[in-house]
Amino acid sequence: MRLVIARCSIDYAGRLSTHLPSAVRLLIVKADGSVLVHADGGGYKPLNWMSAPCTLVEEPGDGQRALLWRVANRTGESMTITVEEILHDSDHDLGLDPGLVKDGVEKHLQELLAERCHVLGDGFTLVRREYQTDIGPVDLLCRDGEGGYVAVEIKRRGEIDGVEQLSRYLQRLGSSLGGVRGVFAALAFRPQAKVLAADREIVCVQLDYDALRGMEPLNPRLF
Amino acid sequence: MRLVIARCSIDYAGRLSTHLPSAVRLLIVKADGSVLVHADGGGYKPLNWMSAPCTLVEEPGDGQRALLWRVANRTGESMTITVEEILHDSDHDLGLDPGLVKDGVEKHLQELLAERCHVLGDGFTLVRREYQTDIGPVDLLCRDGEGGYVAVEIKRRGEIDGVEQLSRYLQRLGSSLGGVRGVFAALAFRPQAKVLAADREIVCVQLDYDALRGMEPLNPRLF
DNA sequence: CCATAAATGTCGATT
DNA sequence: AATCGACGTTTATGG
Repeated sequence: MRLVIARCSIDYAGRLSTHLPSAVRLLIVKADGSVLVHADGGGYKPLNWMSAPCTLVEEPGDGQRALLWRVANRTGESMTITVEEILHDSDHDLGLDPGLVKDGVEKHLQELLAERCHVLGDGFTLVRREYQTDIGPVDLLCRDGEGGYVAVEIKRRGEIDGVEQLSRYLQRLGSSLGGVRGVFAALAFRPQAKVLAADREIVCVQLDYDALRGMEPLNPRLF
Repeated sequence: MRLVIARCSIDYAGRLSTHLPSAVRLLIVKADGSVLVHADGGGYKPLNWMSAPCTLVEEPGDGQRALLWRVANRTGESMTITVEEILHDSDHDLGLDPGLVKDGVEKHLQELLAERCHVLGDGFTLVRREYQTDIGPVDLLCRDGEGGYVAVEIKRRGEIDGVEQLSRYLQRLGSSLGGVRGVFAALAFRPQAKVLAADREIVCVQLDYDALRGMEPLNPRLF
């Protein structure tokens, strides 16, 4: 990894066109060839970047003209860094990163609810996780206390997209299973998602992550 | 901006929990207090980060114990960096960045089409750009050759979300304007978006950006 | 490779 | 603060 602090201006042309006027910035050249341009603030997103695979060609400055870094990829995107002054330049051997271990996302919620689907409604029992339809898998397919089918969509955050997604599943399943209710389960809901769900007769169930984890599974695997 | 190359392990707890085993990484501390952790590859997204506003407290190591960086924000998210070995540590004064100048996105398409809406259909004339409804603005409201209303949704990429969005507008407008057709305009379409649009009797119009720009406006402003 | 859905999404505008 | 839509979304995952 090469770290350069430089006064530079930058032009990007690709999915859109951007220009960065001259200023002092951090330029990162990673081992895989990718280039990041960071300012001294403004979140984790670089001002400009080019992801690997890409090529970096340095055109040396001749005293008069500034140094040019031409970064490009195969799809025709290009980033040109006009380097006017280099204030720092260092190289570092980092080695491979073992990578990030994540915990606690939507899949985990699905696992927990699959074995505790009674929290979604009285007498609910699980038919299948990831019930396949030709427009994608339904998170959970259950039966309610009266034996009717229920399609369950699970999200960390309940937003309008989730209601639309579940609506499509319900329309799709309704014809094959003969009437399916919808339950939208999430840790938190946007108000508009609740409104749309109510409009579509979809029940919203707010989940409590800690309570779910502390709860004994009621549909235990018997082996 | 402080740049540190260090062997470290990192734990984040907040919207989810993550752990990074010990490895050599780049730690960036920006002037606004934000902290980024980068590996030597893998796109522009840091392995871990904490955006401003946040606080960084360094607990000095006592020879035995490693140095601890505790980064936290007001919403209770925390990132703990266990610094085992510092290989590089430098500080740089970058100053304020003048910021990015962007050009050429969806808004530009909307501007072009507003004055060339005949490319969307025979005899189309513009009623209004950003026609307001209580669920959001319709990109373009037009009339077709027979005087019927047409709601136009414009995207760079035509995907299923755009069809859903336009569908909501059509349902909303249908009651007030008495029957509105839908046109979905984009530079490119996903196959499934086309299928869903056809299902909803929405016409998909594929745009040619270069051709649009080269075309004379047919609804010129008369001043 | 295309397609979909998730993301610590982020970011900006607007209410 | 909440919400909505765009993003050079990026990223992971499955066909």
